[in-house]
Order: sequence, then structure tokens, then C-alpha cells
Amino acid sequence: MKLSTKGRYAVTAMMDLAINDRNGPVTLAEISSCQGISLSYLEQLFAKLRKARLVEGVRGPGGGYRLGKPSNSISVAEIILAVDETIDSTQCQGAEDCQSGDRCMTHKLWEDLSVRLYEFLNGITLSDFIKRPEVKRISVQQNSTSNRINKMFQPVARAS
Amino acid sequence: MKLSTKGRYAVTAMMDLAINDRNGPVTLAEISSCQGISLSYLEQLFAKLRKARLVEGVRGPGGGYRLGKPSNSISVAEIILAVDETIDSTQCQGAEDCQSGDRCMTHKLWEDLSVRLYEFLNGITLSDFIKRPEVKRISVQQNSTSNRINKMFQPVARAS
DNA sequence: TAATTCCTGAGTGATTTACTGGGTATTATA
DNA sequence: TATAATACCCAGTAAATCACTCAGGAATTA
Repeated sequence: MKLSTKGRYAVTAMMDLAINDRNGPVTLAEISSCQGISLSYLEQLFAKLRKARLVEGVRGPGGGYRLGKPSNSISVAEIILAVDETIDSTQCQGAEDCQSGDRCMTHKLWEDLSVRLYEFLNGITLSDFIKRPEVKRISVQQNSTSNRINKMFQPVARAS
Repeated sequence: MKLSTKGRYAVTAMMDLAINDRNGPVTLAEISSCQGISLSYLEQLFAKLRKARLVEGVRGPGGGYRLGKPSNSISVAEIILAVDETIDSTQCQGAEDCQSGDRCMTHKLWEDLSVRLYEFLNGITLSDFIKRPEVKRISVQQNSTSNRINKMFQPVARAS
């Protein structure tokens, strides 16, 4: 679980797709000017997102990118993993006795933390972002995961 | 909120200090051979940790590093922020109308996610790691934050 | 005084980031 | 059918970061 600007670019771009899902495909050129990232760099990122089946491209005029799955089944963790290839957990990959036997169990502790972090980010989906405050009241009786992050909902308005 | 191997090094090193807190200061040489990181690199990391008052150095023979605060008041988020200097949130830093007005609100959404992530990591302290399973039963009536990560507790035994 | 440790800084190869610029493949539409 | 808009692909590159070596100092203890 690594987290850098690259991951942020991917997540925000995916948010963009999720928000404009029903307006047809979103072009990379739009996202590029929107987010201030170069088009070629976006292409690299979307190549990875495509391999992970998180998006699908539509060629030709009027084309662009669409989500590969419904937005409520795409988690932030998935996006980051697709783009920011994971950290090599340590030299002593799971080996019980790294270097000096019972010492150095911090590696195991880190791994547990890492899993915790993953589970947290995996509990946040794209659809949690595209809901509007009016929807919030209705979604209260949903599962606890989406309730936990209800506070970050924002109204959405995109110029065409 | 950035997260790389650098942050992992810092967190595991701090875990090491927390575990061996009552055995006197821990030397960087120990951590170095333990974690397989070069001593000079550790020195660079600890310079930052020291500036953030998270550790304090003890010079001379028998010296080393100690925690700068009680382990229950040092969060994982603090450590990471001290070492992995934060991501520049975006060009349009908080400016209401980035580039094309009402568009591009994904930045705001990302920031909300970022805050969420920070709060999560800030709720996990070093002391949550150094507890042993026997302590687990007792700590049940503690605050909810530490209960949430009870499952990652492990017995600790360090060779002297 | 000597050994041990923290502390500081300069320099370096490797990797990652983010970009430029060249193309090809597909498709809507004029 | 021709053209333009788009995804897709690949090679190269400047800058930043990562992780390290080396080379010393400064403080403390034995």
C-alpha cells in the first residue's frame, strides 16, 4: 500500500468519471485540462486502470472513458493498487526469523497496519462521493461502511 | 498525506523504540542491522523525527534514541508526516474556482478523503502495538480507537 | 584520554515522476 | 468516402526522490 501523487491523480480522475457517468464517456483531454496533468501521463495511468478493468475506453469521436464497473463496487484502494504498484513489504517477506530470530517483529506489526489501512480504503467507494446531500438522508439506513463517510458528500455540478 | 517506504522505515523504527522503551535508549546501529537499513539513512530519518520532537537522542556510550513523548500520544500519522513531507494538495490550493469554475470539484473530494485518511492513521498510536495479548482482555473497556485495532496485537520478545 | 554514540553535510547511483513527441487503430459524422 | 476526434502505444528525458557511502564533528561516559 503506497500512496503518492500518482495515486491521487488516478483517484480524482476516477471521481471525474463517476460524476459524469450518465453524460457519456469522458475524454482524457477534458481531465487533462481539468486536473492540470499532461495528456500522455494520463494515458499511462489509464492504461493501468484499463488493465485492472476499472475503466473501459470508447474510441472514435464522442469517445472517451467509462467506468468498468458500477461506481459502488470500485473502491479507492482498488484504484491506488492499480496505479501505485505496492510497496515491497520487506526483505524478510513473511519469513518467521528475519536476521536475528525473535527480534525485528516490527515487520509483522507493519504488515498488520498495512492490512488495516487497505481495509479502510477498500471500504470507501466512488459512489460514496457522487451522492448529493439530499441523498444523504435516504442513505442513512444503508450499510455502515458508507455511513461512516457520509460527511464528505458534496453537491456536484459540472459544466458541460 | 503521502505514504512510501520511507514512512514505513520511520514507523517500524518508532515501533522498535516503543517496544524497548524501558530497556534504555536504542541505538541506530541496532535498528540498522535489525531492519536492514543503512545507518546514515536512518540518521537522516531520525533528524526529522527529532525536529518533530517525536524522539530525543542520548549521546555517548550507552546512548541511543528514546521516544520524545509517551507512546500512547504518538500516532502513526504524526510519524509519517514528520518524515514523508506531505503531498502538495493541488495547483488550485483551496481556491474556489480552479481553472473552469464549478468544474473540477474532484480536488475538494480528494481533500476530504485525505482528511479521512489522516484521521484514521491519527487514531492509531504506537502504544496500540506494544500491548500483549494478555493485556488485550483488560484493555477492552478502553476507548474505541484502540479497541478497533485490537486484533493486531502480538506478543513481544526482543533479544538483548 | 579513549571509546561510543549522536549529529551534520556533501556527494552519488538508482528509481520514480511527469512530461514531450512520435506514431497507429478505431469510429462518428459531414 | 474523407476527415477529424478520440483511444491506444512506445521511446526518450529532465527532474525529483530514495537510499546509500563517506567524512567528519560534538557530546558523553568509562
